[in-house]
Amino acid sequence: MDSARLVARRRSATRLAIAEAAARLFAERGVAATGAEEIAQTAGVSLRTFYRHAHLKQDAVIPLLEVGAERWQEQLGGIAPGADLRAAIADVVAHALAVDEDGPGQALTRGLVLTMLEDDDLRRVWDKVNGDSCRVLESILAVHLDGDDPLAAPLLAEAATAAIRITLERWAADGAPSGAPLGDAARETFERLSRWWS
Amino acid sequence: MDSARLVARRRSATRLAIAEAAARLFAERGVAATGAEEIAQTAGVSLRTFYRHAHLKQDAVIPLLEVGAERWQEQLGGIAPGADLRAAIADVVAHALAVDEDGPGQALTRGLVLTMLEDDDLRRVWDKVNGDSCRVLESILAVHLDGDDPLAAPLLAEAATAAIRITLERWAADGAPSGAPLGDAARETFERLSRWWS
DNA sequence: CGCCAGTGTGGCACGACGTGCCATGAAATG
DNA sequence: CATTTCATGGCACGTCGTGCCACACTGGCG
Repeated sequence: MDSARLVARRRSATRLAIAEAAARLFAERGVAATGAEEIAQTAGVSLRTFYRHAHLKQDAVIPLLEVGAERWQEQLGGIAPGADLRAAIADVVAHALAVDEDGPGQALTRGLVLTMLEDDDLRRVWDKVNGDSCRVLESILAVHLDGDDPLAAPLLAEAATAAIRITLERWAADGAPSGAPLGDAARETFERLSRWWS
Repeated sequence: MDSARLVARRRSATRLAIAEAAARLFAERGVAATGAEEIAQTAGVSLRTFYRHAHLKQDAVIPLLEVGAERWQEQLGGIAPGADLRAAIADVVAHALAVDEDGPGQALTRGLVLTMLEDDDLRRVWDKVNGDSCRVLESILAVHLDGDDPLAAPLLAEAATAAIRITLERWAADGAPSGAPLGDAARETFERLSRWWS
C-alpha cells in the first residue's frame, strides 16, 4: 500500500533527472543539436527509458513546468460551491507563481523559460503546455458553473492561463518585473483581464 | 517583374494541394497512421517536395488555417494612428471569421478544426498556430501603442486571438452557434474579453 | 539565337527519431 | 522461498526529416 507511493516517487525522480539533463543540454546547444542518446546518458538512464518518460525528445522538459500543478488541483477542488469564483481563481493564479519565491529554483526556471521562448522546437512545447493547462482548467471550472453562461468557463480559463503565461514571459524576458513579486504581478494581470464580470 | 507574382502563385498552389491532401488523409486515418509518402503521392508531388513545404508532417495543414491571414496584415496596417484601437481590433476579429460566410469552405474548415481538436498531434499544431498568431499580433500592436502601458499589447493580442480561437472551437464542436454568424459571435466574445479598458 | 542566372523539383542516401518486443533484476506479497 | 509486479535495458526495425546533386523551366542579356 505504501509501496505504491514509493514507486511513484522513484518514477518522478527519474523523470526529473531526465528533465533537468534535457533542460541543461537544450539551453547549451539547442534542441536540434542535442541527441536523445546524449540526454539519456547525461541523466544516467538508457535510451529506451528516456523515451518511456518523454514521448518526444522536446517533451523531456515538461516535468519541470508541472511542479506545483498538483497544487492547482487540490486548491481548485477545495473551492466552496457558492464562493466567488473570480476571486478564488485570482488566489490560485497568484499562488501558482508565488511558489519558491526567492528560492533556488528561480534562476533555473527563468533560464528554462528563456530557452523555451528562443528555441523554435521548445516554443511549440511551451504553447502545448499552456494550451493543455487552459483546457484542464476549463473542464474543472465547467463543473463549478454549469448551467448559466456557456462562455463563462472558457473565458475564465483563458484569462487565468493567459495571466500566468504573460507574467512569466515578461519576467523571463525583461528581468525582474520592477521588484514586485511574481504572484502579485500575475494576480494584477488576471484581475485586469477578468474584472469586468461578476 | 510579374514573374515573381506568378511564381508565388505556383508555390502557394502546390502548398494548398499538399495541405488539402494532408487534411483529408489526417481526417480519415489520423496523423500517426498516415505516411508522409502517402500525402505526397496524393498531392501529386515528390516526398522531397512535400518536406520542402511542410517542415513537419503535421504542419502540412497549416496553409489551410492561414487563408485570410494576409487580410489581417493590411487591415491592421491601415489603422489610423489616432483611432480607437479596441474598436478597430473588434472589426478585424469579426471580419476574420466572416470570411466565406455560407461559402463552400465552411464545412471543410469545420471538419478540419474538429480533426485538429481530436488528434493529439494536430492539437499541438493548433496550439502553435494560435500562439504564433498571438505573437505576431502583439508585435504589430506594440507599434501602435508604444510608450504607455507595457501590458496593453500582450493583453489586447491575447483577447483577440482567444476570441477567435474560442469561437472557432465552440463552432466546430457544438455545431452552428445558435444561428448567429461566426463573425458576430467572435466580436461579442472579444468585446466581452476587452471591454473594461479604453 | 544562344548563353546564363535563379528557382522549384526529383532522386538518393544517410543519420536521427520513436516504438514493439523480450529478457533481466529488484521490490512487494503470500 | 516462490511468485507476482513493475521499471529498466538491449535489440531491431520502420519512419521521419534533411543534405546534396542533377534536372527542367523561366526570364534577362549580349
